[in-house]
Amino acid sequence: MPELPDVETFKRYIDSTALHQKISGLEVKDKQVVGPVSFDDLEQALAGYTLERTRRHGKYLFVQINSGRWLLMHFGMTGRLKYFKNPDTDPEYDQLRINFSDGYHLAYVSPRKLGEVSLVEDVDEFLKEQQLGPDALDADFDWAAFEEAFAGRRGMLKPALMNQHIMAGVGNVYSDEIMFQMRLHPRTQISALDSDTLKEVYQTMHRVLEMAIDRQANPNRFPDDYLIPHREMDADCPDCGGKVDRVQVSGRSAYYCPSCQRRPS
DNA sequence: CCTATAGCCTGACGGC
DNA sequence: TGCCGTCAGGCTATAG
Repeated sequence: MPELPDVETFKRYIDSTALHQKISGLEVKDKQVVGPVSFDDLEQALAGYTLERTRRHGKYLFVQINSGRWLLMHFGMTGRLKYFKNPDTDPEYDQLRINFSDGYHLAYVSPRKLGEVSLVEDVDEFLKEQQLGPDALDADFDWAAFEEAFAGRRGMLKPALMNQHIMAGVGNVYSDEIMFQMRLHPRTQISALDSDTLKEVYQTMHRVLEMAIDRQANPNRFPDDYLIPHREMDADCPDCGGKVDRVQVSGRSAYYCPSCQRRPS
């Protein structure tokens, strides 16, 4: 779930639910998702305070506490958020729960526990330490910046789109969609693309990510000509009616249509 | 620099 | 039903 459009959707979810309410406490089911800070540190940083605003960079979500510090959330492969009041609707696999004085709860749900909840003092400093690239949708990350980051690189386009040090936010699923929209084979080398094509990649990336945010990252609402709702073995290609196939690209499964996305010669 | 591999964790699903 | 293999939307460390 959690690539840029999903995390942006989580951000808006928090914006519309959990801000400006006093936090009464914190509960954990599994401390593994907390860190590198301790649970006690996290609870002390939150209890009695309020959440004031959110900021997203790539797949990271930051929520500012009214002390000035930031709650960091990363969702791994399976993380999500759920805001609820009735304990009966307590979601399964909620590893961490923030309780509010008005009786509501914000759950960080993560079945595979590959995500992380932590604290940071300074977001920009954190991004620098992590050596994260610019957010894929940042206004400053325009075509010129994209070209600078990608043109002339060796290697394949898809792994580069997913490389968070080059650009933050795109993962396996949305890189597949960008490749499909461009009708490029998943193993296409960057060196095989001319400048105009690379510019189309940039524009396609914007179109795909913005569309997904607009539809709350819910594939059921995606346009008919998108691959993502058909992204499984032997599904029908939304364009040619061929069958979707899978290849390994830098250790991940890339789904694509072999007849629409020809292997470069 | 770039790629492949393994590992972190655990659940869902299909086949027998 | 139970067991087993495969797969899974992230990221890091390591080796070639």
